[in-house]
Amino acid sequence: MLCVVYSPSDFPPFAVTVDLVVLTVRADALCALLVRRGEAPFRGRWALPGGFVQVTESVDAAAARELVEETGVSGLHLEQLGTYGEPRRDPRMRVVSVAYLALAPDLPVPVAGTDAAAASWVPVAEVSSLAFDHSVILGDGVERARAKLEYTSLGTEFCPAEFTVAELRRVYEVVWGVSLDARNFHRKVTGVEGLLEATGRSTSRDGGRPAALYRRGAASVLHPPLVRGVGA
Amino acid sequence: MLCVVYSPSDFPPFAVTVDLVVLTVRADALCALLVRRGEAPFRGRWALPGGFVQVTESVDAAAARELVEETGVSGLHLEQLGTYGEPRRDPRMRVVSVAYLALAPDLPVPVAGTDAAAASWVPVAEVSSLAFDHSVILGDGVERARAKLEYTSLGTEFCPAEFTVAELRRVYEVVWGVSLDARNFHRKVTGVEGLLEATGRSTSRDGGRPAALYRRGAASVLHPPLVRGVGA
DNA sequence: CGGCTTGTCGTCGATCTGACGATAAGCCTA
DNA sequence: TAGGCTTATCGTCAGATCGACGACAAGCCG
Repeated sequence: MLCVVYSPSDFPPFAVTVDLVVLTVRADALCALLVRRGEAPFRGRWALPGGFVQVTESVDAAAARELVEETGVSGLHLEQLGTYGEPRRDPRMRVVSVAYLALAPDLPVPVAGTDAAAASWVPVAEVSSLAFDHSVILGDGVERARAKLEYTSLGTEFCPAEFTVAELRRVYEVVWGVSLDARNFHRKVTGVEGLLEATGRSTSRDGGRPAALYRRGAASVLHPPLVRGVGA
Repeated sequence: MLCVVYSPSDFPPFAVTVDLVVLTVRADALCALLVRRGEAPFRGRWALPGGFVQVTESVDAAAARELVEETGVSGLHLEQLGTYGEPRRDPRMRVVSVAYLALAPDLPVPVAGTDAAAASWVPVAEVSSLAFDHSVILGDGVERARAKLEYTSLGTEFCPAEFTVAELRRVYEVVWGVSLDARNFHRKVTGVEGLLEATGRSTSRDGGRPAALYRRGAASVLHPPLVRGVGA
């Protein structure tokens, strides 16, 4: 149907890319997946993984494809974070970038993609200036993750398939940067309908008394929300 | 700096547009600003206002510009809703559209823009199939507005500069489609720090006992949130 | 076996919530 | 002008929830 010709002034040419903010919790720190750029511009600088949207795929599909290409993992929660379209954000040409947020459990160290010199998990607290406007995008992604932990079950996305209440609590503590009362957290989290699903098994991988193992439940919105209160 | 030439397969050409979900509360109904398309495709069908992003402006600026062009009002709250990029969402060519959400007080009937046959406020409950994927976008916008009313002060954006507690309550009732207890709502809303700012004046435009007039306060996030509970 | 670690259950007072009674303060009509 | 209607605002009360924290359970390690 691409048959009608329009004036170029009505349809200025844009390139559309996707950028991925992939977060995980490892070694008691909130980490982002970053790649070191192998090409100009910003060669050698850290950047968010991402790439161009192809003409035949949807923007969402492009994000999922890039995520698999960069992390080797599929099936992660992936949501749109926002679109960044300042005229000069890419020095080469007019590029509009759609950013996505993904939360991952502690994955093995990622493999560098085709056009990246290196890929690794970097604690967000240690991230300095990234290529393009990626520092802004990363900041928005972290803030979105913090906010959504409060009223959705997204925290479980940071955990492996089976996890203990304490592991989930550490996710909240790391992402929010607070310390939470273990007993109140346990009461609250096990009291939310549909958030956790007991497996019947338990583990003592954290030392101390064995803890019950849970799976993610069906609930996605939390009523009432876990409030980001002060801890002990 | 648009000096480097790249392969067209790496930079497929896209058109980028903005679409606006402009909501208001009038006559006890949640209404959206719609335009009747004056040109193909979808000529004669209702659609969201919007237009093409120019090369020299940012995407956010394009949204603000279109909002002024379509409503004649500036200074409204405007936030990104999401980006819609299915390959065939526009039959003419590959178009990626960035949708924005704006909340407006009860404005005068809008004037039709240059390329629209008509513009008017339509109750969202009566909206049938819109052009392109605009029905989906409108639905997402309404859902976003509903959700944000719960934990932000966004409800006041639907009200004029000075408003009564009852007017704000009616916004919540209309947007959520529930009925709220006037006394509890009053207690809660006046108890939230920074949400309302007393003007000292009062009005009896709603009949009955005169009500105090308030201005929007500085608070934007509500702690604790107004929960979307059941009413009477 | 006794100490250490971590997990889980319970208690308690402060706070918040929703349901609803009571009163205030305007307008309208007779 | 009084009584009735409307809407606004304040108060009360029982139940739910919250954070602080005590108590105990159940593993490991020496």
